[in-house]
Amino acid sequence: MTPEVFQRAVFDWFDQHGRTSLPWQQDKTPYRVWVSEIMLQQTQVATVIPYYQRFMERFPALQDLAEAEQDEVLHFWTGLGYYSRARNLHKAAQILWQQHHGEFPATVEAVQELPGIGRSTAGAILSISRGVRAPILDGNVKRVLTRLHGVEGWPGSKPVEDLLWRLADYYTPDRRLPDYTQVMMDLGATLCTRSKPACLLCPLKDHCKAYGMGTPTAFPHAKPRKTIPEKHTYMLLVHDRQQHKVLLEKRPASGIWGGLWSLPEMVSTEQAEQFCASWQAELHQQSLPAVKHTFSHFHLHITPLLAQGGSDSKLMEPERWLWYNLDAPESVGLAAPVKRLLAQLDAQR
DNA sequence: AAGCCGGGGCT
DNA sequence: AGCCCAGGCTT
Repeated sequence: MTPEVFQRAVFDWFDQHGRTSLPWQQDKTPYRVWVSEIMLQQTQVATVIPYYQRFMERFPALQDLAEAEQDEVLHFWTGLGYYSRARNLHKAAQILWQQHHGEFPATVEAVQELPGIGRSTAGAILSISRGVRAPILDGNVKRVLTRLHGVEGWPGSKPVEDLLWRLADYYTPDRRLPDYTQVMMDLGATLCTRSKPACLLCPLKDHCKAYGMGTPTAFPHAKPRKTIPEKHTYMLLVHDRQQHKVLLEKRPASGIWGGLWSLPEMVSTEQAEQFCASWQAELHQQSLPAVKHTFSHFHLHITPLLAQGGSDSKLMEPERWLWYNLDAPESVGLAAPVKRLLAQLDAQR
């Protein structure tokens, strides 16, 4: 997709649907845009708005902020989180006031020298308030670009981030910079959202790789987990009195092991006791060795619990419960660790 | 490259 | 109950 086609598509969309009423979009001075960009770091628009209004009422101009006590600046930040943002904002205001005659530097490199301002925030400030041609790469833009190009890998890693910066720069126009920066954030915030993106309304859908693949939410790829989480569960092995059959429960159609047959899962031994009581079965002291099963995203530790009894004739929903005959097994789908547990049980009975 | 900062919204 | 959000700084 050429930059010209890209820009025409997003500008046309911006002219009809872009946001223009946010508080920091009125009177877009470098100071007002700067404060908004800092507050919006890792913080959603709806959360920021009341903080921004109170802050700007108290510190309407750079000088007011530069001359304030840090305590008072932090007071107006209370509840927003990431308080180093407020300390850096205050410090940078003093630097600008004392060393730059109260003016923002003209280049991204120079603005980036200020504490709390990285490349993306510097680009946003200068492009929105002064029309400087500078790309941004925040969470919104990362989402739009990774989907548009089907970018593999985690955007936090160096090589992927470098690629995204190149793409961001490639598409950046040299006119209408304030609108352009705004529309990139608007697309990510209102259409190209993390979940349930409104692809049918997107001006880029005809060129979007992720949309073409039918899996827009597969991008951006999630951060790879070094240590995947550990989860625990109990699985009940309820024998009938003749020890021929074991009670199985069908999994919900969606989710882990969707539609497969599994052993009844219990979150606690207390729940297992209650369950056995309702099936007129008795929990055994003896058990089987624990089983560890690894998924792509977590380890599952399964503690088997043995029980005997159970009312074979009990009225039950046949689509949910099954007395699985170990001597004449039905042809049904079994979750892998369930199959292992059944084999262990079969071997020891 | 990975950890840290933080409160709130979403699933 | 995690995961993510208009990121940047430190180690």
